[in-house]
Amino acid sequence: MTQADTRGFRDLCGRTGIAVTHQRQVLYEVMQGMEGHPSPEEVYARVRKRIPSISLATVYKNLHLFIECGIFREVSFHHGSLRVEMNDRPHHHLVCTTCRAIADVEEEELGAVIHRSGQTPEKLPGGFLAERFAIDILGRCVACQARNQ
Amino acid sequence: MTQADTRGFRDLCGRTGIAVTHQRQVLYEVMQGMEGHPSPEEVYARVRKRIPSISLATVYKNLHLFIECGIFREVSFHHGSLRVEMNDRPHHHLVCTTCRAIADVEEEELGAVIHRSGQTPEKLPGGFLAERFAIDILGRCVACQARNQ
DNA sequence: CAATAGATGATAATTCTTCTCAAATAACAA
DNA sequence: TTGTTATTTGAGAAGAATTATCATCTATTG
Repeated sequence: MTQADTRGFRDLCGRTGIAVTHQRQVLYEVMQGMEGHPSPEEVYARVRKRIPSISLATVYKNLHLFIECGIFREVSFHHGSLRVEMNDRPHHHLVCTTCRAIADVEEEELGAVIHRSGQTPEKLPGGFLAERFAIDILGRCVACQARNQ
Repeated sequence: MTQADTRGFRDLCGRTGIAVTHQRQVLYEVMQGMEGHPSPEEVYARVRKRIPSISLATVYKNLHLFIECGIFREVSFHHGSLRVEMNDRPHHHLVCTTCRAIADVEEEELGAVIHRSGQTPEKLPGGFLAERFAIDILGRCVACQARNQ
């Protein structure tokens, strides 16, 4: 870790108003060096190489903190549990990043159109065979706006 | 439940190759009558009014079965656990519906463009305040195609 | 109607996440 | 620095969500 990196993290904490702790700093650095979409356990395994005594609870707490502060992002903003939908008309989802409520929007109501070269299914980079699109519009529902949360 | 409904469900089972059981039929009917994105517990609560002895395990098994058969759809096809991403460039996700692997696609690489009236944040139907879009391309990754799963 | 493949119900087990709280550490003012 | 206060940490218990197990029961098929 260079002096510049340390400075960067301290500045980041200053801006977001969180305390600079050793665990937090190492977590941040380790995560910056990871690719893809790691789970808390994967992050924990990596950080333990540098701080063997770190607790999994600390990892969870700081992941949430980093997400709240906008330092990193959560991949799926949906409910933590299985959700099923019966609506078979083409639609997408309004997902509230505060209360996680999900509402449907009809495709035309959304006022957004996806333009693609061909028709699904089609091959995408890496040979991925696309079957359908799902669009989430992330933001804040009226209730949470009113609550000013 | 009308005769037509019963007929419809029997046909559906015939086509998808699953057995017609009382529990399955009631589950199907109850779910058809539900709106939004119910959780297994919510479905369970409703079905228990008609079959008080039904088991939560049966609800779970049949939800998965209905999803597999394409009768209903799962709202979020992501991993069951928290995932974080550090990639801060504009990108979207290729989500494999078989193994649930998630890969990034750069926005331009996707060959899809979202056309909207204004700039985010903007107000959508219902007063929802949109902050950003997340697009999932659902399909099958190369590995799962090769495995012919 | 009998044989059998598949489904169900009850509950144990597992996985993932959050909570609790005493001890340790950081921030701040003097 | 040094003391005071607020925050964070670590360890494990607790909780929530989901899956596994298996004996019993039911649907399917001929």
